Amino acid sequence: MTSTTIDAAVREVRARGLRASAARRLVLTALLAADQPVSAEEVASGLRGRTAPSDLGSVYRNLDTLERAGVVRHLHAPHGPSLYTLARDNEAGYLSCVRCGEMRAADRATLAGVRAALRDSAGYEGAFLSFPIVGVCGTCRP
Amino acid sequence: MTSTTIDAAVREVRARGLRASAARRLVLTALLAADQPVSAEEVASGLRGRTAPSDLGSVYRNLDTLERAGVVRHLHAPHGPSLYTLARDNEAGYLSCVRCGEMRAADRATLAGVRAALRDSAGYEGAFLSFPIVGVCGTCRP
DNA sequence: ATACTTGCAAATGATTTGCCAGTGT
DNA sequence: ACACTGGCAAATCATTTGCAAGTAT
Repeated sequence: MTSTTIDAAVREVRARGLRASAARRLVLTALLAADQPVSAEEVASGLRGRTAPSDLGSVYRNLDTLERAGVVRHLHAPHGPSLYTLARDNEAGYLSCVRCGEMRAADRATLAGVRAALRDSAGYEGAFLSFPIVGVCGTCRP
Repeated sequence: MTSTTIDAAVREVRARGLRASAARRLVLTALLAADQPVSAEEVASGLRGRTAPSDLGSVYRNLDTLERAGVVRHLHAPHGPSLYTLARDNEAGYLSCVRCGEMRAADRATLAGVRAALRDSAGYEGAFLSFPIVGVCGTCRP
C-alpha cells in the first residue's frame, strides 16, 4: 500500500487484478494530490481545479472498488459525506473535532492508550480507521 | 431530565416553555416506551404497534425541538439513521459494535479510562453521547 | 473478443423545509 | 386571540443502481 506516485498506484491496482482505466487513474490522482481525506464529491469536482473532474457515480463506484482492493479507505465523518484516503499503513485511526471539523490521522502510538482503556473497560476493539473518535480538540477547548 | 412517566415529561416540556401538543406527547410516549435508542422512523411508525403512529416530518421536528430543550438526545449510529433517546443523566456515552450492530449505553465509570487516555494522548475531550465509540464488541470478537 | 467499465439518469434513504390550516395556553 | 404546531408534499443531500455504449487487456 501507501503508493506515492500515480505509476506506483497503477501498478498496485493492476496487481490486484483491476484495470487501470482513465476514470480509475483520475480517482487515484486526486487522492494522491489531496493531503487530507476528501469526499467523493470533491474528487469528482477535481479538487477545485487541481485535478480533472469526472462523473460522480463513477467516482463512487471506483472508490468502492479500490477500497475492496485494499488501496483506498473511507471514513465516516461526524457531519457531511464520507471521506476517502489512500490506505497508508502508518495510520491507526482518526480523530475528528466536532467544533472545528478538523479530521486528523493518529498513529499507533498515539492511539495505544485509548485502545487499551477501551478494551479493558468495555471489551471493545476500536475501529478508528473507519469511525473516527469524535470529540473536541485541544485548540477548540478553552 | 430523566423523566420516567409521560406526566413528568410533559411537565419538563412545559417548564421549558414548549407546548404539550398531542404530537409532542406521542414522541415522548414512544421514547419512554423504547428501552433503547430508536430512529425517527420507528417513532413515527409507532414502535410496531406499541405506540400510536404519526407524521414522520413532525416527528423529526419534535425530536429536534425536544433536543434543543434538553429533553432528548440523538446519536449518530455507524450505519443507518440517527437514533434518539430521552436525555438521562446517568449515561456518559455509547458504544456501538460494527459487527452485530448493538448500541449500548456506558456510564461514567466505564468510560473514565478511555476519556483520560484520549485526553492525555491527543488532547481530545470525547463526545461519546452524540458520537458512539465504534468497534467490535467482546462477544463478536473471537 | 469479451469481460470489465463508463456515463448518464433514475431510484433510494434520511432528513429538511415551505406552506397553510389547526390548536394550546 | 395569537403565536406555536401539525400534516402533507416537495425539496435536498449522499449514495446506489440499471442499462446501453465504450475500452482495457
